[in-house]
Amino acid sequence: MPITKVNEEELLDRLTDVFRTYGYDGASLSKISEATGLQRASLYHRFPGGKEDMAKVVLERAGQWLFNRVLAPLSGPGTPAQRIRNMANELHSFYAGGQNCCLLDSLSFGSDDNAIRQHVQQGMSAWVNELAKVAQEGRVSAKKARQKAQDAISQIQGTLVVARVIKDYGPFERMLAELPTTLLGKQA
Amino acid sequence: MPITKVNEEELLDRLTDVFRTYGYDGASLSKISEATGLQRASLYHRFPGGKEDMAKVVLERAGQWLFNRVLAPLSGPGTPAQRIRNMANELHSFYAGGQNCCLLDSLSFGSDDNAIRQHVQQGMSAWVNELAKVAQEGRVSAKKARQKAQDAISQIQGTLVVARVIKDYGPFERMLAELPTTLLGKQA
DNA sequence: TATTATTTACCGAACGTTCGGTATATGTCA
DNA sequence: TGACATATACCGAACGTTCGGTAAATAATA
Repeated sequence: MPITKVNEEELLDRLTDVFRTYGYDGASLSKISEATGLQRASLYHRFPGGKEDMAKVVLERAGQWLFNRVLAPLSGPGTPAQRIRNMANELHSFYAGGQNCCLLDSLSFGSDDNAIRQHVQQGMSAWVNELAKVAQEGRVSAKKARQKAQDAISQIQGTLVVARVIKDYGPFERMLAELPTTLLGKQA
Repeated sequence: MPITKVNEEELLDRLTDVFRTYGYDGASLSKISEATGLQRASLYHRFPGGKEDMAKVVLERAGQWLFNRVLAPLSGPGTPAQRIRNMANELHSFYAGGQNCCLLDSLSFGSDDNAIRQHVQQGMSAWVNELAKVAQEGRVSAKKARQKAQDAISQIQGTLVVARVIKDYGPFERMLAELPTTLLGKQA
């Protein structure tokens, strides 16, 4: 088998960067080609389904990343507050301190029949459900727990938008520090 | 003067819709033409600067809308909490209960040298400053007031992202109800 | 008539995608 | 081991379509 010009991991990293920065429509094959170092035709060899395929794989991978690194600690040992602080640390590196914007945001624009959008929706829904589990350890109703989970996701997304627009990463940092309170309530 | 096929206000309304939904890159001239009922050349008659011109005008108009309807009540009569509740009501209609996403989000993607992005940044910065003024009426330091303002904007943006992705408008509604607390602290 | 809104027709460039072909690795059988 | 078929990874060039944008002509107001 011939040697690959760029290995799978790095290829997906760069692909992710482009989709994150420019969104689905903004991520042209020219930009993708430049960012990955692969010609258009080579990209079609790796992703027979074309651009849509690329976005799906990128989204799937980010979801696994999130699940393994960010959500996994939530089911681990330690008090709920400790586990949430662990998640906050992972989130910090996941979003590069607020400098990386969220694929769930950038890929959620466009028409409703967009093939990518349902994947985005599933991703965020799964995330909410996972956070709601921990929130419920704070001995609140399922409904309240779900609300807290939604609030946490909202704050993550919101601080990332603010970071991207006005380039101030303070809100993102503060939001991570407040995550235990957000998800569990007053008691830390 | 020949009669206009579509008057300025309605033209800008539809234009705003397209940019909101698809972002700058996703808003192709074909989509814009279809949404407005005007041919490409007609659009260039109305906006000599082309697509970038359209986006600027749309952004400028949204900014004025925000300033006149949403931010103005903040300097009006009544207690700070009352004025913030007024703003929340205006925000509710401004974003159609969470169904309209924010131009500051959709137009903030793309490369850094994007001509639109600095307009977006100025818009959000002005918004933060305005909110910080009210927050400071809660007798807190300028720094704390600015943080509260940023938190409020973050929550607005975040709940709108969540609404767009998973089509749940609960977080947006709850966030509006909590705005007085968010901006002023415990005392309402 | 002068001005203005809109249209048709068109432009070069870029879009996502596909094709034909080359070079490098692996598998296999003599 | 050598020779050859197969599979993989890649590229240059082109596909038809759509992009953002323009020029010339028509229609309608003042």
